[in-house]
Amino acid sequence: MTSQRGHTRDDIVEAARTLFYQRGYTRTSFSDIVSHTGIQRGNIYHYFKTKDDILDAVIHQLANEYRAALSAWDAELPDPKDRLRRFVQMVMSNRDNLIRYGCPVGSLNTELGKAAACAQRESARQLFDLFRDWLAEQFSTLTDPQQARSLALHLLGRTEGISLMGHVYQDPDFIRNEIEMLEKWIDTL
Amino acid sequence: MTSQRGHTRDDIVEAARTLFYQRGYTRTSFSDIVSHTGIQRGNIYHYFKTKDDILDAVIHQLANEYRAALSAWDAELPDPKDRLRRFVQMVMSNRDNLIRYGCPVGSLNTELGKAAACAQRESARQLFDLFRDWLAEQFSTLTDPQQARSLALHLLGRTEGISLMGHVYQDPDFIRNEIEMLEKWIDTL
DNA sequence: GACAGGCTGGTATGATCGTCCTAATCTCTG
DNA sequence: CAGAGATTAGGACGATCATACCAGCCTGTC
Repeated sequence: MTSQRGHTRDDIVEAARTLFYQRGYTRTSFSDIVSHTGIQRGNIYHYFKTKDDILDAVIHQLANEYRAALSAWDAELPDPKDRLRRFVQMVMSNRDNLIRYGCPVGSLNTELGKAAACAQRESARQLFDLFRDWLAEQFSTLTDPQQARSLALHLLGRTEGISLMGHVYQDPDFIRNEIEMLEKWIDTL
Repeated sequence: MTSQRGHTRDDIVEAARTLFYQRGYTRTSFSDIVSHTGIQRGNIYHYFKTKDDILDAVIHQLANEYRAALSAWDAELPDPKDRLRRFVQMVMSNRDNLIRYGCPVGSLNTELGKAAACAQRESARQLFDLFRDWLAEQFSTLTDPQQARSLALHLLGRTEGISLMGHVYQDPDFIRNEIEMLEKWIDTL
């Protein structure tokens, strides 16, 4: 029943990631993680001293995945425009989850933005940095490099707005529409 | 020290509204409301049976304020374009709060979107409905009425994305920039 | 001026929170 | 196979949560 050796820690992070995404960090309790993994409290506590530590691990896992995805796109697509298209296409293919739970990065930052503590906020923001910097790189080869950062933030804001409204109104057509607009915009660059 | 008669209920709602906005609904406890109003627990409980009831009252107060603002704009500005400009200008004038705490409606919907319960989610969404319908009305006189709703959602998404990114990066210049873009877009309608 | 009903204050309650401790078990090394 | 160190299980802890109850206090009415 229980996991094989060496997998426990990953199982905790994996379950926590899902729960934090679907219920939010604050609303997720230790007991939730226990009941969703079958791993006992004390065992979880052996791997993570605090709940915040679990959040850190989740954020790092997200960062690693996103970094890997961006590198894969870099290797796969030489044209910066294609890379931008791939980025907005990610929203489309993630549509179902976005509608149900919103954007993982956006909602996490929104929640942590309400907390007093600083450490977690900053690492959550770094998830955005990942995309912002990568997008800025693509834009810098397409237009005035001085504007690349602004354009990256613009596109990030657009996709976050799309995710939020798509989530609130549970509207896949809206997402499709908006993504098409973004694709047309990318074509004109 | 304590409030004059008849004001107690309003004081509770006012404090809860601020706390829910700044800390989030889940992170705000009864004790927080007690210590920020000087009103005792039992007294609060006399006016509201549950914490959810307080949230309802807060949402209703927000809705009333927004409704009043939109009516005022209707009375003040005959030109639909001016009304749209006023809408995006609201983001600009609210800049400081948006940077600190994000959009009240957006962050509330994000938080409640993670909750299982349905009643609160829907009333929070109705705050968006208020703006969406009002915006759609303006757009319907400017362009194809069939597209009015889509345009309204588009503009809402834009402003929400701006609020989110402005909040995450605490960047007033980004907000100014993006709002200018929206104003130019409105000019072209 | 007394009675009633809403208003206010303080405290009690059971549940749940994150955290911690320890004993049992597993696994690898010598 | 013996012993050590990592892993697991399970329960206990105090704090805090939302909720509930109750005893006084106003305030307006007859």
